[in-house]
Amino acid sequence: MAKNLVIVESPAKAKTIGGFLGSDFLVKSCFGHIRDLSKSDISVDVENNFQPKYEVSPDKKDIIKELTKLSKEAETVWLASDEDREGEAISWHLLEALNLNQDNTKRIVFHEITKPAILKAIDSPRKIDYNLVNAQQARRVLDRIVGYELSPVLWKKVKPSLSAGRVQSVAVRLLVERERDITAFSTSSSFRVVALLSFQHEGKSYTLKATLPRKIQTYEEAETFVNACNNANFTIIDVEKKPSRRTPSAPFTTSTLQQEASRKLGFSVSQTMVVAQKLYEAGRITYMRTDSVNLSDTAIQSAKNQINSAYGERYHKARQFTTKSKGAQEAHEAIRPTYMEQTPEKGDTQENRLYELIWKRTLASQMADAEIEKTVVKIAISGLEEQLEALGEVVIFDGFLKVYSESFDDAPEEEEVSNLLPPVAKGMRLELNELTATQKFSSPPPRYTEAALVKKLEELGIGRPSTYAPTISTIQKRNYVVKEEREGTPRNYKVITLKDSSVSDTEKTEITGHEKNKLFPTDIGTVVNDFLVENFEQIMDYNFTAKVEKEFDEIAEGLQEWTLMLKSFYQPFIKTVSKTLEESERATGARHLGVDPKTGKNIYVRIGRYGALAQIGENEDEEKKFSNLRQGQRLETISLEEAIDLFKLPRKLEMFEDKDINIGTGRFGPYIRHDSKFYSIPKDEDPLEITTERAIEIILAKRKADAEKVIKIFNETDPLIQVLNGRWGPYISKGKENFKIPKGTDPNSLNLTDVEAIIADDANKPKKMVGKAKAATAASKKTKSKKK
DNA sequence: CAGTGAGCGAGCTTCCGCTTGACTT
Repeated sequence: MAKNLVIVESPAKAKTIGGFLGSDFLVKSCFGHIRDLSKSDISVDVENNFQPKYEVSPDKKDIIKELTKLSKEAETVWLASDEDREGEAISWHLLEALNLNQDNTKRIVFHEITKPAILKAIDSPRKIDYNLVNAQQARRVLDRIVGYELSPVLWKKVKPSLSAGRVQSVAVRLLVERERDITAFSTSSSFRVVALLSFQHEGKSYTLKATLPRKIQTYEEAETFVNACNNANFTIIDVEKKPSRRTPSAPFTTSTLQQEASRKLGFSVSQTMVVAQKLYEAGRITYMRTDSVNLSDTAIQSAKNQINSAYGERYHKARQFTTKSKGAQEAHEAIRPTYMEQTPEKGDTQENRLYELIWKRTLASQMADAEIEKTVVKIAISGLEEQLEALGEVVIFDGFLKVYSESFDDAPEEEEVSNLLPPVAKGMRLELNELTATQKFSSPPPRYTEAALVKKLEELGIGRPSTYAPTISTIQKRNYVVKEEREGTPRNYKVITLKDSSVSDTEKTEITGHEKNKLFPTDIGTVVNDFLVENFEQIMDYNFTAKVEKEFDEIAEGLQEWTLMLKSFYQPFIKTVSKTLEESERATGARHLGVDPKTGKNIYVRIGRYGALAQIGENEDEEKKFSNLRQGQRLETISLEEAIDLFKLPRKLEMFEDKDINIGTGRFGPYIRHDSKFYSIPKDEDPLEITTERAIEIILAKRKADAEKVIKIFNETDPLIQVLNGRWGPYISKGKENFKIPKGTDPNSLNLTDVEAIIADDANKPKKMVGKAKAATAASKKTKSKKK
């Protein structure tokens, strides 16, 4: 039986610390918070000083039972939860829930998991800091009040099951407002001049790319400029060299790791956290939910050794970074490899790729600045005042760039700086190969990726490292936001080219506005946001969290009483809630688009029971017509013409084989229905334009494909086994399951034994969790919690 | 691979922040 029981939050941490302390210490984990407000109702007695009603969380019952038993047997209990507001509260909840004795309970803290840090902590225990605990209670209760008062308002005024909260609602607001900025953006264009110039040097020929620093506003002006360059002389009049330096970024926090993993590896924020968790559990990296850029002394030392032996001392520079982010609590270290000596492993797994990113970033943070020489070459054009410029950048000493270079969201579209300039000198005459003036359009502000939204939230001090990924999932789960790819649209641009002393003019096409893995607000997200902004401006203010955080800090310092803080928030807030419930209209996002030319009635769009709809006629009218909006159409941007088009379907064509042909649009897009069978209309065809002849063609083509679908049927089996021709070639179908045919096998030659062998072989392969299986797990969990 | 869109009223939904597994047939 151990004399000492140490309780930490994470089991992986418990294992490590257990190794540092002797056999007199038993180290266990409590798995984070162990008590919380009950989920079933608000569980805060607002009449009685905001007394919270805590209960042991259902999934923590067993661990509390075990910890209670162990604590009874121990001489001393050491509460070693994290050194921040939430951690302090966890210690206090443990004290209460385990019924610990104040006399033999000690509170210790450390923010790095090293043996000296732990031993030092054991040497200097303290008492629980009740001011800090109260700051956490204020945080918890305020979030509960906001969430559990606002959400029911939405159920009544917008739609059941919606949610609102201090963090999620502001996250959605950012997306809604960005979307409006994009819609309102009016693009302008200008012309960018690029010249390719060549010269001879010691018998070799070189090419230099130069640009006009100014952008030319109009087409006419650009044409004049290009013409003026025709037959002009180009001379280098200045070569200026400027030294510059680049400094490595700080080691990773949760937020910067999510951003870089998104940019460099294409991970979603939750994917990053799952992979990082695995690395952490395997002991390969430090804790992955942190807002600190701090590195322990041992980490700095081992990075130094690594750099010196691999690259030489010139590449090393010890650095300690300081956190700039708002509201950081710094209970942990930065995210870094546990052992810098463990160099990245070969193999293209997600874990190896993320580990390599962390390893390189950490190492680079302890490396020397990169020294860069920038060169600006100025080129005069005879007969013109303006000069061309060629920019070059040469890395004189690579320093940290040897291992790591950070990516940025707003990186320039085209590389305007060539790495290495050819050997140029003042006075050189250059030959013009080609000069172009290309029309460039200004771009609207970018849509957020998941990681960019995390970055923004962190800047505003909203949310915590442990909640960034869940918040992003929540707003998608509520369907306030969708992450998707959207196709761009073609756009023409002009190019004026000067070549071989002649000027020509061409029009080219580019695709603009193509988006991939970007967050888009939905109609319901927009309606909810507008409703909340109108009625609860205080909560929706981007500075709300920062303001209450300041008060939480005052509570933590003992300068303010937590229940008084809550009272001054609650009284006006609850008045606004009841006022909104009594006075505000249902929010439907209704817009009046105009008048239907056919009927003369008004056309509206709004949110209905099943999503966005268009409506002809008033709500009170007996005869009104409805239609769903199509995929990609939004309440806010749909035009009258588009809405009118919606009512042109379904339409009836002529009869074929004595049956009607109907054109409609369903969940999967436009379709042809004939004899109660469905035929989808190809993407590039307009369902309003489809003729009877074309419809019959599509029907016959589908029949033919279906007829050729079956290659073989084995009638003697149950369920039926077939070899079929599918969209991606031949495959085997057994009941509802499908199986691949191994490459190089002729599907016509397969007999029943072959096919059964393929099916049996597939069963031996490790099964991946796919969409349906996951959904099933989630559903069963839900049923379980409902029963309770 | 549709068409629903209103209202009655049962019972339900909901927050943020800590931490990881998961009753198996």
